[in-house]
Amino acid sequence: MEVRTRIAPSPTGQDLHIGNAYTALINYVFAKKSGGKFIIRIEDTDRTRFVEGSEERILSSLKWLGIAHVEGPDNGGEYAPYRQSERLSLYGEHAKKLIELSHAYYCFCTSERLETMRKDQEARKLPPMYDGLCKHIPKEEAQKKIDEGAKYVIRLNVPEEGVTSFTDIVRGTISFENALIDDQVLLKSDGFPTYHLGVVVDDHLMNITHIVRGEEWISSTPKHILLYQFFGWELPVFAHVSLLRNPDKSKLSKRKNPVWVSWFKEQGFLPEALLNYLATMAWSFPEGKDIFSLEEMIKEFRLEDLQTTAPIFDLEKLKWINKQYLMVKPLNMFVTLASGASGYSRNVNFQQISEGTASLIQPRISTLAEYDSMVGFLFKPPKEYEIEINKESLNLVKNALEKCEWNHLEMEKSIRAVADASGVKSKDLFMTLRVAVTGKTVGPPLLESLELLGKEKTLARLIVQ
RNA sequence: GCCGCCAUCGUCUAGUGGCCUAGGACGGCGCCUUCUCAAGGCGCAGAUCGGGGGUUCGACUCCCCCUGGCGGUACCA
Repeated sequence: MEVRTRIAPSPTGQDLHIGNAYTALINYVFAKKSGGKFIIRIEDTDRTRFVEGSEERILSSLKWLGIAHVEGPDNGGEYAPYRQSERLSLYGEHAKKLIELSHAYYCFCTSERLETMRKDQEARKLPPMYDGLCKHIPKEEAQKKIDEGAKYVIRLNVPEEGVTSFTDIVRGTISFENALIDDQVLLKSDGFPTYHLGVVVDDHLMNITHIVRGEEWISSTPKHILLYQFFGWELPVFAHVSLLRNPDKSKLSKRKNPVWVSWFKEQGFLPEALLNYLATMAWSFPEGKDIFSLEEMIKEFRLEDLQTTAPIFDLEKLKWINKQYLMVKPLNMFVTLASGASGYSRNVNFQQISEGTASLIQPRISTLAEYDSMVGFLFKPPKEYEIEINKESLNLVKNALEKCEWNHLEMEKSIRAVADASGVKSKDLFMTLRVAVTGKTVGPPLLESLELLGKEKTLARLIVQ
């Protein structure tokens, strides 16, 4: 049977969440590894949290990452449509079918009643669950109420006894007591399905064979298992991946960390570096290799080897990985990337980038966005100086440079000669020159930079008040 | 509270009963190189494998309990 995996993002955020990118990567790699298909389905059933334009941005971030889907809302496929809001009638039909089978029931409880019920349960230290008030309303009576225009939802009729369990491919068997599983709402009063009905119906109809998703879903999986059983459908394989965390160990959130893929793009991270880093969060390459490509990962990947502990997202290591990728880029490609052609940082001014400047800073930056602060002095004189400039040294350097042929080897010779003659340390002379020209104490190789800056501009900066 | 998942250096991890007085990577520190900063090379510190019981000739590895962290507990996904 052909392997089919999917991610099902909700268009409720400003962009693709890094956590979604992470599960997308695993789903994609596993599908590729198995010669199967990776698809995207948009779960837009919550109208209250819907964000305009979110779907487009999610899709374009996925594309930027290089995670390609063969079926989805933008490119269609044989199981179209791939947007839940366009599949509404399907969920209604399936919910009705469950009612006929008495595996679901109509519920007319108001949200006010549910709220006071929960408060009461909480006060009595009972697990907050639907109390089943509407469970025993005869079908005819319920139908009559509906015909009279009563608002209703459809709830899952969970067996009161027994145990529901499933085998997670990375965690083994997980069991839940039915008595503790809530009679979950399946169809909301607005006619939209909840996540639980939506995923199960669509995953089955779309022939999804492996459900690889975040561990936040473990506790609702028994509801899904029940649904599969009630419909008489074959169970897919489940694999719950660990959640990415903030440094304080809580679930990765936008309040505490950058989470949007677009942020990483703007910061100058390379998609292959981001993917490489994300991969190491979930899985480790044989022999402990740190840097590996998507293709290499696909070759070696096994679902069973997925990590079970939830990792902390560490920007430092991501930066290091990014640097590894940046350093081995051919110079011309590096220039193209750095000049913002691929839409990197918007607040960076990358004019006049040449292979000369690029070669000076390539091993010195870990993200493309650092380019500007590194070579900005080539385009504009410093406004302030990090340390005070020694006038005497400055004059010595100036004199040396004025009558010097403009290439870094000659310049170095003259400066060292002046140092010897005057007794001032050459190190100090170089530092004085650096600060006068760049304003900073750190930067790319000085003399090579000045060669690029030009004699005239350099000398003009050596006149300091 | 209840249910569930998880538990090796600060961080990411290797490790599937003896190869482990626990290996690698990031970060940190030091040295070499050097016009600064990087890069590169070499080295150092850093985990009594959360705690306690078992099982075993032998546990980081298997079982139980505890503790801790996280997740879920919605007409959100």
